[in-house]
Amino acid sequence: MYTTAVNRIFEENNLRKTKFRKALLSCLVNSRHALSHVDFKEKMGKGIDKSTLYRNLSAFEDAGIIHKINDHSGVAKYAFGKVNEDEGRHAHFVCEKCETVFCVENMVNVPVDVPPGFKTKSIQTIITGICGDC
Amino acid sequence: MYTTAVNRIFEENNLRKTKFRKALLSCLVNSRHALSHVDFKEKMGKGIDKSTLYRNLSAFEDAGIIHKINDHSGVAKYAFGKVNEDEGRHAHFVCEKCETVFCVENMVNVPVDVPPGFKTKSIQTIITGICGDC
DNA sequence: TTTTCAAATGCAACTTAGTAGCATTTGTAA
DNA sequence: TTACAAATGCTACTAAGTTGCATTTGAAAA
Repeated sequence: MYTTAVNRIFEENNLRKTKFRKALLSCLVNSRHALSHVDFKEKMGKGIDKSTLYRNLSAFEDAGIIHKINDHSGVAKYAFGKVNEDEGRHAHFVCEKCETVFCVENMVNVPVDVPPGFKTKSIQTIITGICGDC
Repeated sequence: MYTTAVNRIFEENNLRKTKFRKALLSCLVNSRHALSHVDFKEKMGKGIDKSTLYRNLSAFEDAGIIHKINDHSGVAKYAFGKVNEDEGRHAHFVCEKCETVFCVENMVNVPVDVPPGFKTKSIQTIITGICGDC
């Protein structure tokens, strides 16, 4: 994806274009799988500030640009795209071996029979298995 | 559930019956929703040792007595029952307001169309919404 | 172009979930 | 009742994520 596309995302969401944000969003846009803070350090340089990182990840998430995934590892991972947009049609695949998290589209989720009085707003699915690289 | 039932679970899984384990498993068995380490402190007493807590939760999980749930909060929660047993038929409902996690049975999950080369082993679903108490 | 100022960065210090090592205690099988 | 592995409960640690604040920077207005 080109710089212009990343810039347009910032404009559409009223986010100031900073060096850090451009680098961060580029990482997310260009990654096949979800990224943890360790992954961001590898891609953006060890020296990046973690406060700035987490603050921007939260900002992107609030804006609906990215979404957060909490798998069994306990470490949060982030991926490009708003998960609620395609509610129930988006799943996350966690590889048992390499622990990589991939987004899986075209998930078919049958409406869930929640207990009486409960109101469903969104559905997230985590699939565990072995990925194509392992 | 009676003490005898809890004891039988330990026997079936070759786990030694200790005071701590009985208290811990009783908590899990008697709870309508999934418990975090903070919840265990509230139920078992502030003074409980967290090493022992986590070690036993892992042991129970390994034995398939309980399962771990990682929701958006980032704090692990635990619930009675083996999740893989009823693979795809078990979901977790996270309340947006009170953040309580409930297990939802009878979930119907349609097999997912994962990318070629990927092998699905288990499916976990997290439903977000408003619970019956809120 | 320069000024202005809120917003973003980067640093240090902190909080909290979860882990590891090790001496002491306890469950259970002999 | 003894013996010993396994479990407990300390302390100390690691690592994820947050907060406060002084400094810097983006962009809108002059």
